[in-house]
Amino acid sequence: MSKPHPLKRTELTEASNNASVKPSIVATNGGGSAGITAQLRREILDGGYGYSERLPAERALALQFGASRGTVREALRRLEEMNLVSRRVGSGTFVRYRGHADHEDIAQLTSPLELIDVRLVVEPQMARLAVMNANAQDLQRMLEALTVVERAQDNVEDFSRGDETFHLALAESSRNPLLLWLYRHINEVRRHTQWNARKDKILTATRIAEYNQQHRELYTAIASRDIEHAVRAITGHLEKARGDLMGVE
Amino acid sequence: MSKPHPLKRTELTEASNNASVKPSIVATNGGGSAGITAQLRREILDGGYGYSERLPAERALALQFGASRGTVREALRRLEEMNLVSRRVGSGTFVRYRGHADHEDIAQLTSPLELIDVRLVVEPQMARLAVMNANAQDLQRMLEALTVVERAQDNVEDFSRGDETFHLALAESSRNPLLLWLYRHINEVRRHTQWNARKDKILTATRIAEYNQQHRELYTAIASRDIEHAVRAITGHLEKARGDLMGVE
DNA sequence: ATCTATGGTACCAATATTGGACCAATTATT
DNA sequence: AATAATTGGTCCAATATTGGTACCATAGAT
Repeated sequence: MSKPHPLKRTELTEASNNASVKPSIVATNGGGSAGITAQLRREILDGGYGYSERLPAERALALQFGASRGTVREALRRLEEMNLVSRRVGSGTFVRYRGHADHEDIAQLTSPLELIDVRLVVEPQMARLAVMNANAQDLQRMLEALTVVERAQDNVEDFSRGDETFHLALAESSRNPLLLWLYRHINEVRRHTQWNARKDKILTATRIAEYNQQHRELYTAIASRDIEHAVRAITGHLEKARGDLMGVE
Repeated sequence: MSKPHPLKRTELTEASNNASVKPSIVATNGGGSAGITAQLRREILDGGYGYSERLPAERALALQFGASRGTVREALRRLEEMNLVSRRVGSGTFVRYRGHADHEDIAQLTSPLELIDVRLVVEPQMARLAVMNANAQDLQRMLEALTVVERAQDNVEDFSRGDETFHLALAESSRNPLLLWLYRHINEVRRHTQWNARKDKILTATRIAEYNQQHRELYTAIASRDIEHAVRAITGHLEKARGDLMGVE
């Protein structure tokens, strides 16, 4: 086999092989389990291992550090106590420390309600700008997205994708690159947020029909360059979504 | 259960191993599907693969990493979950990660006026939430930033930095992680925008004094939990900035 | 002498990987 | 237009790896 198998065959000696792995740092310190804890802690905190990355297996670490598996386990137990790693039998040891918050992490920290609150601020402005700035091509794109989403009356996934496309088309129509850029980010978060778990409960056929009606109303308002109407439509749309979200537990 | 063997097609072994191909990158991490995920993720995020570029086929990746196809598929499944790639049957796996239409790029496309327009949408909401959610520590941070910026009456650079800190403190006080995250991004863009070129013309001593007065008014409103007042203050502040911006050519 | 940390070994149950085959969609070739 | 090659999607059973645990021996410190 071409793969550098860390271990050879069945567990004959629990730990015995020609380590092709070289320890990045070798026992420059106390060397006990405390020293191993310190080294691993340092590497994790310095970002050597990213969030949810897997550490080498205990048996591999034992080789790297020239210690027994028990000692390594003691070190890992401490790291687990510090909430830096979590361990799963059969799977491995994984980093549980978030260095910098980014796309996925922020989604973890954001509740669906907070997300809607932010959209409730951003999207009306998008609608306002779209009325003023949208060109024929923008309207065309919105219309296409609209027909797609209207065709997905009974499929939650299809509607979800279509809805996303429609709102993105709205963002593009604002012709404000920064606003579009922001909305793309918001959309990323939306994809990862816990809302997806409740999606099936919220998106009943009735609600989908109502949402689509509001979509069309919004499009009509923008196409006829009616600012007041457009803002009212998008605001109503999101407030209804907000209400539906709170009504379901 | 045994399967009927109708006939062998060209697909003899689906994965002709024996490859003896040394993986270009060896065991820098835990190995396994988790390790493959981490490596590919790094490569994509670091721009090793451009947007919509095609990754090697699963069977090829399996050879490269010295793993089975199933393992590679598991890694790709994770990347797909992170919205970093998308896969199409018969076609391949493609990068779906916008190479961070980076702050600098988006700043190039954004005029100072467009920037203010976006801030005019986001910041009043921040103020509103700050009135409701700010705790003692938040108010303390805002106050500190306020005193700093008030001390910089005659230095454009100092005022600029202080102003940034104050508005960031406001964003933190909103206690909405998504909103804070968004504002951090907006702030990054603001740093790179062309506004910096005109800064010296706009930020006269008189205007700095006026801005600081508005800053204090905003802080007072938030500290006394007056939503209407706070929103009026931040809105007036930004609209004045908008006017000043347009008045200078 | 007793306690503590470590090293070593063996086994377990949970999980992951493997290697194979076949499928359906897509692309390239003839 | 027909055919061949390539690609991701899926299923399966055998096997390998992984953290969890128990037990014992040795060395050093108290």
